[in-house]
Formats: sequence, structure tokens, C-alpha cells
Amino acid sequence: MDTHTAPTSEKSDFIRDIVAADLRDGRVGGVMTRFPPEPNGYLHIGHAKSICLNFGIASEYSGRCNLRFDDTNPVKEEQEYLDAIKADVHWLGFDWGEHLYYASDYFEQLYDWAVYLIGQGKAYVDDLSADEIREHRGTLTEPGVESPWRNRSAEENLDLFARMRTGEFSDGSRVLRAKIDMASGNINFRDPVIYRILHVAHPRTGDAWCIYPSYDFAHGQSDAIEGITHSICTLEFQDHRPLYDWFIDNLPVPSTPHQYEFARLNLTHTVLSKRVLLRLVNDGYVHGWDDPRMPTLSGIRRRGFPAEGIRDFADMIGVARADSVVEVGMLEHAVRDVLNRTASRRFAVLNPLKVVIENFPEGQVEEMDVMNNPEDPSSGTRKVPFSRELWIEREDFMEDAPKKFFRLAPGREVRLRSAYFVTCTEVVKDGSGEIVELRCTYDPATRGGSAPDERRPKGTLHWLSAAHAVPAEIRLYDHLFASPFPGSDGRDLFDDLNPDSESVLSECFVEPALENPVVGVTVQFERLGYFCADPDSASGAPVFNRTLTLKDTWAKVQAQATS
RNA sequence: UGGGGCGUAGCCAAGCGGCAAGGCAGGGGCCUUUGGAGCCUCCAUUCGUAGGUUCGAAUCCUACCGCCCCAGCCA
Repeated sequence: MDTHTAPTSEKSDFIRDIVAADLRDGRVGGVMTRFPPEPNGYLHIGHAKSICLNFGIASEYSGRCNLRFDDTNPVKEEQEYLDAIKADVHWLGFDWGEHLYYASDYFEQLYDWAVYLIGQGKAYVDDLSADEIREHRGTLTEPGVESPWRNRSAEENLDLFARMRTGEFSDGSRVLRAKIDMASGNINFRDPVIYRILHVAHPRTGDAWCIYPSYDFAHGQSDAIEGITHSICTLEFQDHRPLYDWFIDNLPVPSTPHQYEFARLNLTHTVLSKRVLLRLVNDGYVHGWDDPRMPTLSGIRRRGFPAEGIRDFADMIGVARADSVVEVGMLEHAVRDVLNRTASRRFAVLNPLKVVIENFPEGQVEEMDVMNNPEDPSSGTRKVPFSRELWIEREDFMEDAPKKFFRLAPGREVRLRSAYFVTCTEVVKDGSGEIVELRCTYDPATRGGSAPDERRPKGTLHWLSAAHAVPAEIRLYDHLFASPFPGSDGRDLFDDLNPDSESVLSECFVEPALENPVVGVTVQFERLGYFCADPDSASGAPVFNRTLTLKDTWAKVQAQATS
């Protein structure tokens, strides 16, 4: 046993290194993390990275991860989002147990700490308007100038702040600011606003409050209340860390959490911005937050991506501090990898072409045994009816087929998967020259898909018995954005939307076993891809979403030939 | 021209002074009742650039270049 090599399955990244070192050196007695979404939108794949990180670290170090809603801005937050977020985190496979918290649970304590700061001469009520405060803040290169209200007495500040709470003042007329340093190079130190007046009902506290703490004043203190040891957030909060620490240092908080930042996830052909996602929904570019094209967890769930694939993806991409854009193909790989192992195989024909087996007895039906998943023999077999008239995929026949086309063509023999070898003998066309039917013969000795003489057709096709096939609607999805970097080079993001991201096929067929599919379960349609029954399915009228295609080297060959 | 970060292959990412992990993508081959899957194999003499320290540098020092974030009473 090589004692120098750690097991490769052990996850490692700079945050886990810090956690391990803190534990080893006794800086912390245990690990406590939290996932802190703001309930102002749906969770997306970028949040999944954070969820996997926070819950993952907690479980690896026998610690705990709280789910805490950062609900400090009632003008943007809604109950619908609260509910969806909880469902999404559970779906992803994580559980916070009893530890569901809200920043709003701490409003009273936060208020007391604001009063404490005032008492220390470290916070003051400012009567300046928002515009005036901005003007006083200075710029990136010039220091700010102090507010004329900066040096009010503690008594006056206490009185004013109390009256802010009771609702005596209108929105925007006054704020409470921390008194730090208007000349700091870090703009977050230029007397940040820590309380604002908002006469808005809060989803949880109703109209109990008309003043609300800002993120900076709420987040670190909430962490301290919960005993969070490692407060993990994204890079854009780096500049806030000194302020985070300032509050922890200047308030009588019960613990001293520390903040660590990592690079947020970016994905090609995708936008992960709540603002843009909201607009895609509100302006009708997609059908809703759970549209299968959306990068939201509810969207990819409806699309058929398994949670395990998302978790694998999170492990695959790692955690670092460098800005990066992950190719969406990596996500798709993780999803295919899981689905290949777990998805049951089924037959479906998206674009049907009729085939008549001339030497197969009319009215006869044979039940063919078909494997549910060749990757998993324990999944067993199922019966699929075979008869004289079949559907095959239109793309699986070519009248003038090149040598490399390993499918059906006049005179060529192919295998119908788990059924028989058939040979095309005649092409039937309508008045306009369109192929409407194929006449074939079958070899009765090849039942099950293999020949006694060992001959092996180059191609194997999927098929359906026309009399038994179940009509289905199948929705094909592709990347929502055509450009790998939507909105780059000054383009309007919305001009980069892929016009072909959704196409609905209404004249498809699936095998009888799929007549009443379980919604949310992803199966593989052999040779086509992975598909997931949509909630829009009705009894006997199933609707499937294409999760992902199978890798298609034939398509690649064709593309190379064309170019 | 202020402050904070980051630069290792097409993409993600290990590496922490001893001679460039791994994954994705891609190439070649084998195998195959899914042109799927699987298996084998190739893919950075070089770590943003230039100097310096050292027997030895992606790792240390210096300078430069490039990219990202910050001027909400958003988070």
C-alpha cells in the first residue's frame, strides 16, 4: 500500500484544503457551512455547484450545512421561490434536516446590533437622498466626501433609528450607515448603508418591519448566529470580505465565521444570470422557469437530467478561483454517463416510414424478447410485438446509399434489433415521388437478431409494429443559445437565442410499454437518445422531452463529408 | 491614474523548489445485435512575457502584459 498517495476518489480543492487545515490546527472544532439563496428566482446549475460544495464539505467532514434564505429584500422576494428552492435542493440530493433558517429570523437581533453600533459611535442615520449618497461616495479613483449628517450624536441617531423602525419616515428618506472610511480604496468601506426604509410586506415577517438590513449587515452576522465556520461565496464578494470581518470584529457576535470565495460557474451556450433568466420567462422566450431548455434545476429536471449527473458534473469541474467557462459538453457527458448505466432502453420512431414484410404472415404477431439495458443485465427483458407491418425511422433508409451508409437500402439486408434480418425488395412512392412505403422480406432463421450462418449485417435498426405502436408527441431540445458565449462581442444576448432550440414532433410512435409512462423517468430510445416523459402527458397520449441525443459518429462522418 | 483578484493544452483542473495528475473535447485502433457503450492508444521539452535567485523554478524574487470584479438604499 502506498501511503503517500491519497485515494483518487477523495475530492480536493483549495477550500477543502483550508477546511482540513483549520480542523488539523484546531482553528475550528467542527465544520459548519450554509447554502444561502435569495428567494428572488429559481435555482440554476450554477447554484448546484455551490450546493454540492457546501453540503459536500459538510458531509465529508462530518459537519453540517444549513439552508438559509437570504431574505432581506422583500421587494424582490416571493413565497413561490422559497418553495421551489427547497424542492430543488432536495431533488439534487441534499438534506438540511431541521436546519432551515431565514435571515429574517434574525431581524430583531440584527436591529439590536445596529443599535449597538450606533451606541459605539460606529453607525449613523443619514438624511441624504440616494442620489446624494452616490455623489458623496466618490469614484473608483477619487475618495468620497463625508455626509453632513455623519457626526450626529448617538442619542439623536438612536432616536432617529427607532423612529425609522416605527414607520415615521418614508421610503428612501433616511438610511442607517456604518461609519467607517469615506476615503477607503475599497468602496464597501465608504460608510455602507446597513438599513433602509421599505414599506413593503415581507413574505415571512409580513408588515412587522418597514426597515430591512442590507446584505452586508445581515450575512456575516447570520453566519455568526448559526456558528458557520466557513462561509463560502462567489468571487464578486471578495471586496466585501473586509466589511464582513469589520462587522464580526465590531459586534458582540457569538462566533467568528470567515468568508472564502470561489469562481462561479459559467457554461457555454448558456446564461446563468437570474436577471436574464427572469426576462426569458417574463418575456415569453421560454414557457416558464421549468422549460426544459432552461438551465434552472427545475428545467433540467423536466428535461430529464438526473440529479446524480449534476453532482458528478460538479465534481468533475472542480472548485478554483480563476474565472472560467465550462463547455456545456462536459455537463452533457456527465448526464449521458449516468443515463447510459441506468436508463431503460425502449423503441420509439420519431419520423415513421412504413415497412411491409411481404413473407411475414398477415395477422401474425410475435412477442420478441428485448433487453431492457445491455449495460445492466439484471434489468431483464421485455416483450415487444412484431408483425407484418412496421414503422422504421425515415433516416434509416436511403434509396441511393453510399457505401458507408450502414442502414437499409434497396437490396441491402439489415438487422431489426432483437427481431429479424430484413432485406429491402421494393420502394413504393406516391404521385409526387415521395417514398411512402418499403417492401421487404425477412429471414425466419434470424429470429432474435442473429443468423445460424453467422452472417452479420452492418446495420441494426429500431422498429415498431404499426398495429401496436402508441402515438406520441416528442419534443426535441437543443441549446437555448446558439452562440457559445451569448451576448459576447457586443451582441444583444437575445439575438443569440437559438431559433431551433425546441421542435415539437406530433406524429411519433413509441412501443406499447410506454403507453402510460412514469413522468420524470428518463429512458433511452434506442439509437436516438434519452427521453423523459413530460407532465403534459395524458393517459394513452404520452409526451416526451428529449434529454440528450446519443453521441452520433454517423452525423460526424456526414458533416465531415459535407464540409 | 484607486482597491481586490486571476493567468498551466481547444475547455475544466491538479501541482506548494526535484524534473507537467486527471477529466471533457479531438485523432488512431479494437470490439460491438444501439454508427451507443466498452477497451487500447496518441494529444503541454512546457506553465501569460522578460529578467533574476538556485545544482535545479510552473512553484521563490522583480518588472511588464492580459483578463475579471467593485462607484445599488440588490444579493
